[in-house]
Amino acid sequence: MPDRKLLIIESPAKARSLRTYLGDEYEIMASNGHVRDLPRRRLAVKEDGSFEPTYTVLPEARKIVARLKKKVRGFEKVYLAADPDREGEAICWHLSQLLGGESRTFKRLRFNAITRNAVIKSLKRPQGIDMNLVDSQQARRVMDRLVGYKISPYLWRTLGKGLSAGRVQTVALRVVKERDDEINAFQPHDYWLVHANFEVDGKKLRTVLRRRSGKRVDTEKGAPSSKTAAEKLVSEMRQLEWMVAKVERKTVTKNPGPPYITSTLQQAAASRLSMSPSRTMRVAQQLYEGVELGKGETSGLITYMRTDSVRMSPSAIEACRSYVRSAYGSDALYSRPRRYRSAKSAQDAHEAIRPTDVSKTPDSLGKHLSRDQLRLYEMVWRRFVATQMRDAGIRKTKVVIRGGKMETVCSGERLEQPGFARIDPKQLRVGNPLPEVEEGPAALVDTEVEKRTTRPPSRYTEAGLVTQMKKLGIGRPSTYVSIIDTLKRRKYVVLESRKLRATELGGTAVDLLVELFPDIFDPSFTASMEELLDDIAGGEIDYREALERLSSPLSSSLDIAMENIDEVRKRLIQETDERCPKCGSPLTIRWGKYGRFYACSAFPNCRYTRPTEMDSAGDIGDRECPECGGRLILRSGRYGPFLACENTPKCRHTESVPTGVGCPEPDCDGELVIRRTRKGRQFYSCNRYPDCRFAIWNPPVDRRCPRCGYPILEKRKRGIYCPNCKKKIESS
DNA sequence: CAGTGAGCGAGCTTCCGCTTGACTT
Repeated sequence: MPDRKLLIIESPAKARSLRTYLGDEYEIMASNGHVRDLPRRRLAVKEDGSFEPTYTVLPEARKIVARLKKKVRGFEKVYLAADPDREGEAICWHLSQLLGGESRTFKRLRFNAITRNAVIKSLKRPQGIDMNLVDSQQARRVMDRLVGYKISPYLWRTLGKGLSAGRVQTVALRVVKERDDEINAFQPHDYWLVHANFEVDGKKLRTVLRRRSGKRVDTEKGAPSSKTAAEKLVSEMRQLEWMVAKVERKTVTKNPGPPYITSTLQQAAASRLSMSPSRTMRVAQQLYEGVELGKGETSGLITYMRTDSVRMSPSAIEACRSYVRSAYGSDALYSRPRRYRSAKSAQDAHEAIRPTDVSKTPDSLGKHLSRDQLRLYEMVWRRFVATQMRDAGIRKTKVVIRGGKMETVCSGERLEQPGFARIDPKQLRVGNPLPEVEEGPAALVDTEVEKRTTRPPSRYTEAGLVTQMKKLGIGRPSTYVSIIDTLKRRKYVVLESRKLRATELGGTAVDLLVELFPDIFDPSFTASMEELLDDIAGGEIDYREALERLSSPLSSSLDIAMENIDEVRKRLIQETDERCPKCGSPLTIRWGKYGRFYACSAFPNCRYTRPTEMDSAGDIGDRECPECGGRLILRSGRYGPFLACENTPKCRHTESVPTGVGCPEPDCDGELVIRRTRKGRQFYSCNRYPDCRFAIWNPPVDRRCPRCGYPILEKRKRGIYCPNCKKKIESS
């Protein structure tokens, strides 16, 4: 066969597409990502100031490399077509190093869309490997290795074996821990809002008192902080003559949001579909690889799901516009093609996440997709179609009613122009409408005071943490899930009701690391590293000098940390007031491989140990072991917290964590306890199971309806409602 | 809707970023 050419690309799915574009003269193979890396077992970076790395073929890539080596013999020309970014350039370089031969030449192809045109165009202008870009990847790789492999051993020597630290994971952990700290430091306070109901021209308006003598009285800070103060305002209001002073009407236009990228897809799937990021990525991968659509035809339904770019190819935009035109009419279409710009941190190797063929509507695919596939596809499809539709218009009305020096307001919203909300209504929030009123006299009908309590910020969901990581510029679309997974595996964090909480171990580790390596575990470190990497890519600084600059704060902090290691170790052993019950020496709390434990300070002469109680898992009160009369303590087990007798292992009695709420079942004197399903989801049931089978999903609230006295047990998403008479007790 | 729950005191652990493996007797 004359002059056949070999083309290597990262992903097998892309290789399949290329085969349909290019003729028989091209042999196309996939590398499956990186093929060579630093070895796992040792640093493999020279410490003589050269930062010279030593690479090995990745164990999982050995087979592929062997096949490529065999295949490449028959070819003189090899095209390397990994993604057009830093990592892709490095993959190409590693491949050329591994596959190089005397007369063999390597050409670099760059295209950032897998379309026939883009590929053929790139083949007309083959390029060389950009060594500056390769060096910038190597610097990134080596810096991550140095941070991880220099600092992790410090944790082994002070806190526990097998622990880890890293440029990304430790900052992510820091984000989680700082939120926990905020929550713990939070001091709630009560404040009261004053509502006033007016009648204007026969129409009813519910308003809130906003100002008195020009000062806001409807904010957490400005509102009265006692009921009597609020009632004083009310009695003042009763004395006044009220007028509708102002009716403001305006229309605000809303643009449709950009198409999804990895982080926003995960966030939306979490809040709309209750899908975890890892499940979202798994399902997205299935849609990307393609599903059987009958007749043996399979096709990829969405573009690549690991991307940080909101770019959409012109042809996709055009297809979308003609779809909107034919499905909804020209009126529904935005006046010109709408594009979105990516943040400058984006590496832009891939497009946004969008359907590959917009004419494949969710309805038409229903039969061929699983429930999750369909729900995710529909989300992606709607968001994409919406980008080429008209803006939505919301008519906003604000009514200001004044009396003396007081001012109350109410506002209403109405969807005037649905625009893109026709196809993706969940992007838009529209409030309730108001009756049409004009300026003129208003009659104060009645008032109410509403007690509110300030609330601490909430913990991050996994998707929320990903969003925050993206904001800080740490981690990449391909690693968001695995970073969180690492934090879980190390027991640095746990999921509680789908929210991330730092464990005692995680909190201790990150506090220590931030104290000892303040420059490294700050989001600004990654930001300045990225700048330097760009400089390497631009040829303004060389590999060695950049690494010298990046690693100098690491080595100086490391020196200081090592000098103080004895002091640090001592600090991690907590003194107690207790004496060892065996030998009378002072008792301490130390870190072991299962967390903290009580240990005698006279070790190894005295080997007394005892488990510690769990921190912060709620108040369980003083409870007695029904078998031996000992005290029950809260411990953390494989499946979460549980109660165990203090006399373990002598007494092996255990119980589920109680809630303090009695079982509502008539003639049952049981108590509701926290349990878990096989899949790990929490629920609440009677501790007399299986004698009593009462169970609910949401945390029990133990209140009675003030109207009918019926017991209310669950707080639902939309607030607390009486299950008997449906009275609203509290809004969420 | 519904597993468990002892002992920790030393022996090899760890990073981030690409990508999906599978066949041979």
